[in-house]
Amino acid sequence: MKKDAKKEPLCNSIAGEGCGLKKVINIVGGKWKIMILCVIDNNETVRYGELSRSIAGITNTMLANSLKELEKDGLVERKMYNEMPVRVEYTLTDKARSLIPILLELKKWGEDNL
Amino acid sequence: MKKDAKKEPLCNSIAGEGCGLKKVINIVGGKWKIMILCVIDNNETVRYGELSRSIAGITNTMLANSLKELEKDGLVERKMYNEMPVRVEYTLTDKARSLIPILLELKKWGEDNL
DNA sequence: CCGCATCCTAATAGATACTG
DNA sequence: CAGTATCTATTAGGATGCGG
Repeated sequence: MKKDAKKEPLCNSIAGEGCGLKKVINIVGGKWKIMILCVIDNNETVRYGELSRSIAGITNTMLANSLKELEKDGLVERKMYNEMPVRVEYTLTDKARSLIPILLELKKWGEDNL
Repeated sequence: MKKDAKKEPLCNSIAGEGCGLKKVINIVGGKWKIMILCVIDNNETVRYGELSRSIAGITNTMLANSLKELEKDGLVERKMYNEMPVRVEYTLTDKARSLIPILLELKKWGEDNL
């Protein structure tokens, strides 16, 4: 008989660095990341200006920075077309799409419990 | 025939306030919350001093503040015993326990994708 | 149109010392 | 033992203007 089912801990590492959970929270944390992912997810592919107009209150600084981080973290793909004037389009990566369902669970939990 | 399955959006509100997902991320965000929840979850019930010793680098300021917030948000329960010296024990609430499985999914995603 | 550079403010986190 | 109080440092976020 087992006395206690061995539980998976939330964090593996002693100080939290290197913990997969903390990593995820860090990359989607920030003030605008979720909103940005949301708008791209709703539209499949979105231009920079459309993002800017869709997200109330965001500044160019924050939008550009957040997009760059999301791209670096592999959640967002950036495609630039050298037309005149230039056109830049953002889409979610497969990686990001695989994350969405989990975030939706989290969202539901929040709605039910907060 | 339906052209497009209606998708649940990540955020409902236009500026993100009131969005269940952002609320969750806010209450477990911060620098230490996950670690604290982890230690309590691993031990069922934990004293303040044990938390302090278990979490490398945390200060009293941050530990006390974080615990107070987690308690306010209904994730952690605080029980104080008026012995001498005093003993204070922290446990997870049912609410918090229902959140853990989702956080573990997120953790697994992070380990697989980051 | 799509950003970047700079400067500035606000929010978070940490150090240290002290108390019921 | 289990915290507070105060002060400082660090980081995140915002405003504004310029550039390819």
